[in-house]
Amino acid sequence: MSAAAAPLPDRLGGAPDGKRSLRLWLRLLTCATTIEQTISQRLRDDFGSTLPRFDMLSALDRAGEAGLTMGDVSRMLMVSNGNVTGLARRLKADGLIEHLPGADRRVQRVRLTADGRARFAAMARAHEHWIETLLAGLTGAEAEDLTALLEQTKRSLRSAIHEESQP
Amino acid sequence: MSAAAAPLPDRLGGAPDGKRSLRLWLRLLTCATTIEQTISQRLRDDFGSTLPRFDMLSALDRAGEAGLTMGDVSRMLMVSNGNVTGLARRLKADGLIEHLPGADRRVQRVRLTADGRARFAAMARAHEHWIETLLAGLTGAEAEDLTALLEQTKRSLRSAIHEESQP
DNA sequence: AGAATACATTTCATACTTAAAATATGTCAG
DNA sequence: CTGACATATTTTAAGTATGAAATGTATTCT
Repeated sequence: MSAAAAPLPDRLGGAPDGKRSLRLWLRLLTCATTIEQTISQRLRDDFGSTLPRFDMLSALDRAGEAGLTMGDVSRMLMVSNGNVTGLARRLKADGLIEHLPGADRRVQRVRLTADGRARFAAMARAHEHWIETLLAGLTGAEAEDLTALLEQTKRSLRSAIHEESQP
Repeated sequence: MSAAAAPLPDRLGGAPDGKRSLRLWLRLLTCATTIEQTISQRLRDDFGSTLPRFDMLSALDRAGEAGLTMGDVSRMLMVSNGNVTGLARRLKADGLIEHLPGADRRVQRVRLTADGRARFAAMARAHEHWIETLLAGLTGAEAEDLTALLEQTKRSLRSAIHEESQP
C-alpha cells in the first residue's frame, strides 16, 4: 500500500459508507411510499379496491386459466400464508376469484372469474397510466439508468441476505 | 412535424412510456420491500421491536427535549393521525416515550424518555450497519448516481401529484 | 358573551400483516 | 398397514394502517 495515499474526500471506488447508505435508503423509501399511497388512494376512489387486492388479481391474471395455489401467491407477493387466506376470502366474497378442484386436497388453487378478469383489466389500464404520469418528470435515459441501478441494488440485497445464511 | 421522423426504437429524450415506467416501479418496489422486510425481521429478532416503532422513535430522537406533537409525527411519518395515537400508546406503555404538558390542551406533545433515548441509540447503530451491509454491493459512485436519480424521481412525483390539485 | 368555526386528537369499524400454533393431507420407511 | 415425517393451508392473537365520525379545545365574529 502506498504511503502517500490520495487524500480524496469521497470513496467513489469502494462501497458507500453508513451515512451515504442511510441517505440512499431514505430516498428510496420516500419514493416507494409516495407512489404506493397515491396508487392506493386512487384505487380506492376510482375502483373501491386496494393495493393488496390489485396485486393478487395481477398475479392471478398472469397465471391464466390454471390459476395459482395459495403458496404460489404467498411467494409471488412476498407476504405470509395467513395473509393470502384472508385476501382470497374477501376476493371470493366479491366474486372476483373462484376455487378450482385439485388432486392434492392440501392445496387450494384459485383463479380469476370472468368478472374478476374484466375488473382487473380496467384497474390495470388505470394503474399503468397513473405510474406513467407519476414518472413523467424523468427522461427516458434517466428511467433507464435508474432501472439499471435498482437492478444492481437488487443484486446487492440478494448477496448480502444470502451470505448471512451461509457460514 | 417532420414527415421522415427518426426511426429510433427508444425515446431517450422524452418521458418514459407506460411499460418502461411500470418496470421501473416494480424494481423500486421490490428493493424497498426487500429492505423493509429484512430490517423488520432483524429489529424483531435483535430488539423485540418493529419498524413503525423505530420510525417514531427516530423522529422523536431528532426532535430532542422539546418533543413533537401527534400531528408533527403524523406528517413526518406520512401516516394517519389515528395510527400515531395507537403507536404512541404502545411506546408509552413500554416506557420509551412520555407526555409533556402544553399550553394548548388540544395538542399532545411527546418526547423520548432517557430509556427510550438509550434504546433508540442502540437500534439506530444496528440499523445503520444493516443498511450499509445491504447496500455494500454498490460502488460509491453508483450510490451517488442512484441517490440523485431518486431525488429527481421525488421531484417528478411531487409535480405530478400537485398538478392534480390545481385546475 | 355566545355562536359559529377551525383545529388537534381520539375513537371506531374495517382491512391488512405477521409469527406461531393448529389442522388436514400426503408420503415413506419398516 | 402404521407411525413418523413432510407439506399446504387455516386459525389465532397482536400490531399496523386507513377514513370517517366523534370529542374536546381554541379562536373569531358579531
